[in-house]
Amino acid sequence: MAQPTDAARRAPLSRDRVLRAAVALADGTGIEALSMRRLAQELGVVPMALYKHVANKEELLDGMVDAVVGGIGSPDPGPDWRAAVRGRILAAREALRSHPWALQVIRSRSGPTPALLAHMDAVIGSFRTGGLSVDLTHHVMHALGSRILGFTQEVFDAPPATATAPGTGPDPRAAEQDATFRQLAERYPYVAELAGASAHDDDSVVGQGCDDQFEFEFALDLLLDGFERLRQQGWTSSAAGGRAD
Amino acid sequence: MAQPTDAARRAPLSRDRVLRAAVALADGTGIEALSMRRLAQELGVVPMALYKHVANKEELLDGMVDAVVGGIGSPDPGPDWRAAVRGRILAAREALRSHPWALQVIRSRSGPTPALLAHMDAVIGSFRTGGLSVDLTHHVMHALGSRILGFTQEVFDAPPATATAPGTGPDPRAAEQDATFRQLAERYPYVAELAGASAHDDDSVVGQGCDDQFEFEFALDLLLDGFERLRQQGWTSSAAGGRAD
DNA sequence: TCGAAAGGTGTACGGCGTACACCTGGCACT
DNA sequence: AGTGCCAGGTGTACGCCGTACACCTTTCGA
Repeated sequence: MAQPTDAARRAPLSRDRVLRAAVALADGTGIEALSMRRLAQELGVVPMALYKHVANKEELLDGMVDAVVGGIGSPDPGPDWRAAVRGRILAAREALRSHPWALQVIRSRSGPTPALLAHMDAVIGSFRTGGLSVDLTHHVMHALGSRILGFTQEVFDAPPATATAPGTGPDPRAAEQDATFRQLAERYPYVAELAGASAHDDDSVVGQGCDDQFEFEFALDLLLDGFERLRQQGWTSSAAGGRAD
Repeated sequence: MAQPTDAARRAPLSRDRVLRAAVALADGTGIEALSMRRLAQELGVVPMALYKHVANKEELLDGMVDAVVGGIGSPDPGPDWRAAVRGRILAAREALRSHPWALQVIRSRSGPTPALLAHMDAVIGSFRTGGLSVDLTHHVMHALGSRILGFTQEVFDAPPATATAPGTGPDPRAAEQDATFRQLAERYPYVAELAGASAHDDDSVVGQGCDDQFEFEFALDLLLDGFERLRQQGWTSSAAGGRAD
């Protein structure tokens, strides 16, 4: 009853603790069972207490994604771009495998979170330093598509969740957008390079400049070409690993 | 007020009308704004009336997906498997483009709907009659992955929504499952062929027999190989269409 | 004529996200 | 030492959701 030992009054909560508890809850009971009320209960707290640490459920989900994606870690680049990309993507896969809800959440959210952007930037960087042109890298990213995590397609379609208050006209925001873009370009240079290249004839910040249909067919043909090559070689899965010839 | 002209008492509702209204509503206001209440209101009806035509919201969503996917239509097979698959997949893409919510719904539901199975069966059929082995076709389907619509990965993970009541042991259901499987095999022979091949050492009905990691790396390497080939060729998008060589 | 469906209605319940007013304990500053 | 601020936890309440259940009406075949 004395004040000190009474400290069983539970650790004082924090954005980080909330996020970790949310991840654990989603891991344990599935993402659809994750409600603010349930999460609060898990933390021994009244639901509204959570809102002192996350703005709303959407932000909670974003935070959870970032917590998972942030733990991907980067295997050292090395000279071989192919190995670097391969390693990074498989690392991402590994990070997401233990949190099956993450992919679904990423897809359902509109924009990429910072950790997601960082991951993309690293992959794009591997392609660029490996000698692929900006042009080719752009299409290659589209071709990888959800393979890189499950979000590439959408990433270029929506700006990364800048707090654009509605109501005012679209015009006076241009300068502000430009500033945030420059900031973003500093942090994620390769992302910016690609975004800039595909936005040449478009005034929006991260252009709609890419032709969805083209990207889709680019990737589709790449795969179909690969399939045909395998067929010609009489490929079998038991002989896989070493490409014949 | 007489009985005949009083027929403004609205068309008598039907599963089909409900489904069509739901699709229209989702198209117009987005899938997240589609609620049973809102849909009922749109139809000039009390919410519970819908439940006379669909079992619940999940079945409504399935029905909507089937309505969209069912309208894909099959361009004639032709001798060239590559063109056939390409045409079919692009047709699917076209069908889904005007219903952006469909992909998301398909991914969020657990099992494939009949129309989905039919589409898959057609694509698999093109590969098989084109000369790809069952083995290769299997991996190729995984490689196409979400490219074929957005669902291939999950399709083999869960049985297609058979009403498996919980509570009883897993044993006495075997015969019943076998029957439904045979029925399914008749309707979707190519799907069955693949399912059978990848389930050789597994007693579940549609086996967990495939190695996710292998499938993932198969597709990834296929793409990376393609990227490298393009890099070597100095590929540019402006010269695309005719593969340089 | 009648009884049984089939189909639309009304009410109600439990759960959700969250707005808003409130309390409270510890800390900075006088 | 006193005081006022404020970060952080609380309680209540609102409007939405899906849907169980009992009810009423219309229609139609026997």
